[in-house]
Amino acid sequence: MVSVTENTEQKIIDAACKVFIQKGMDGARMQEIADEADINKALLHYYFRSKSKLFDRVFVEIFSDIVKLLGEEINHSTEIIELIERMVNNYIHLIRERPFVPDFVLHELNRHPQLIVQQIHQYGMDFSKFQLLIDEGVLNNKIHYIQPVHLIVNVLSMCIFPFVAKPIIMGFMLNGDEAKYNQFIDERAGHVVSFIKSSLLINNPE
Amino acid sequence: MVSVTENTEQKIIDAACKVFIQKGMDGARMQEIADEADINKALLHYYFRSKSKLFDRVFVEIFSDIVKLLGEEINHSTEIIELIERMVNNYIHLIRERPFVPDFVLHELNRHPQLIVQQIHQYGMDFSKFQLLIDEGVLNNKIHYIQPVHLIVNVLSMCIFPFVAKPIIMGFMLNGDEAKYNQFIDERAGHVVSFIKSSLLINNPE
DNA sequence: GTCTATAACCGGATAGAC
DNA sequence: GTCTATCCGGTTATAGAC
Repeated sequence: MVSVTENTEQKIIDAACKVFIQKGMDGARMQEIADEADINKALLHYYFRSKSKLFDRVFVEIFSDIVKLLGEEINHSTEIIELIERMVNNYIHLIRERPFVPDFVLHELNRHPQLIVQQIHQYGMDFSKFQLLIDEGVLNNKIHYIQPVHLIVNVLSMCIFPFVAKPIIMGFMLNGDEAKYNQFIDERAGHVVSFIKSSLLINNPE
Repeated sequence: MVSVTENTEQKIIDAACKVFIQKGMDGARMQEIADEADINKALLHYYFRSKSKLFDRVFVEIFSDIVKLLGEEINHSTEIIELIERMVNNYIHLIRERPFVPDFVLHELNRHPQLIVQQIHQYGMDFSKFQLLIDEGVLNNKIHYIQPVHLIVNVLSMCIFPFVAKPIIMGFMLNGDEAKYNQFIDERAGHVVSFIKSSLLINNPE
């Protein structure tokens, strides 16, 4: 998603990513994408037949980036707490660089459920590893049992929601102070990890 | 938001709520709102000068409903765990009836930050109560200390995110099985409460 | 207040020259 | 491949009768 001297197709995709993420499918304008890519509007239709097709292409690009990351975390971890720490740190770090992506993805997925179909089959997502690591932790008397789906949702919730709800958090809880919000985000990964560990670990050391 | 025989203005607002929540500001069509309200399109402009003004009115209506609830929970609670239980149960119950509201509110707030300004001053939101109840719990040796803002965000995250991320949860973790998703939501309030208690309480009883 | 008809505009898509 | 010019459908908004 970051290149300098690139062919036209890539320039269009980069521009479209930017505009679609900021404005959403309905709010985005082909003219704005063309301007952003520094080309003519007609050229968009030459490369991608329609706005809808361009959107689909872009969405896959963006979504697969996120999903891939989650998959890697799962594969590279051998212990449930380690997996959680990796997920939390990497997700918060990733989103921080692209703060509007979560709202974009969630919003468009809700309004175009068909978008997810292809993705599911493309990235099979093996959550049995989660079950495995949880069972192992329980067996070794390290953690309380927790259903995998609830654990995953807890982790994703606490990492992603703070970005999607930035206006609410900043506006209602932090007196509209952006510096305070940034500090809150700075602390977030550490807090989430220790919050989850405190809940899961049997001999709560912290 | 629920009435039967009502005046035209209210009929329009109800219809607009429904359409805006489903389609968002950009995706909504004045024609569809008129159809939904069973009136003529021109009448929309007679009551509210423009789509934008109608949207603003509707957004305030929807958002204030949610904020009010949070405010009531805070005032009616005398103990931090009680407050959390009330918040979790009420929020999940509330959203269940209106599953598209969270995505709508978050999405529009992110794209129109000015929307929040009026709301902030309208509902001053007193979070000092949170600080108070946490301090009290810590003093009585009941809970570990936690920053109010992180606690509130944790609670809201784990309640709201499961609805916003329904397509992801269902598609990737529950084999696209809606029955499983409903069961997951059924369990959710209980799980979240016990997950938070397990993290906060000093003598972990469960 | 409520309607029909229409103006005014915008934005996606295409034609056709280069 | 890239451009300019243009078409055409859809959408907001208004005019004006009742």
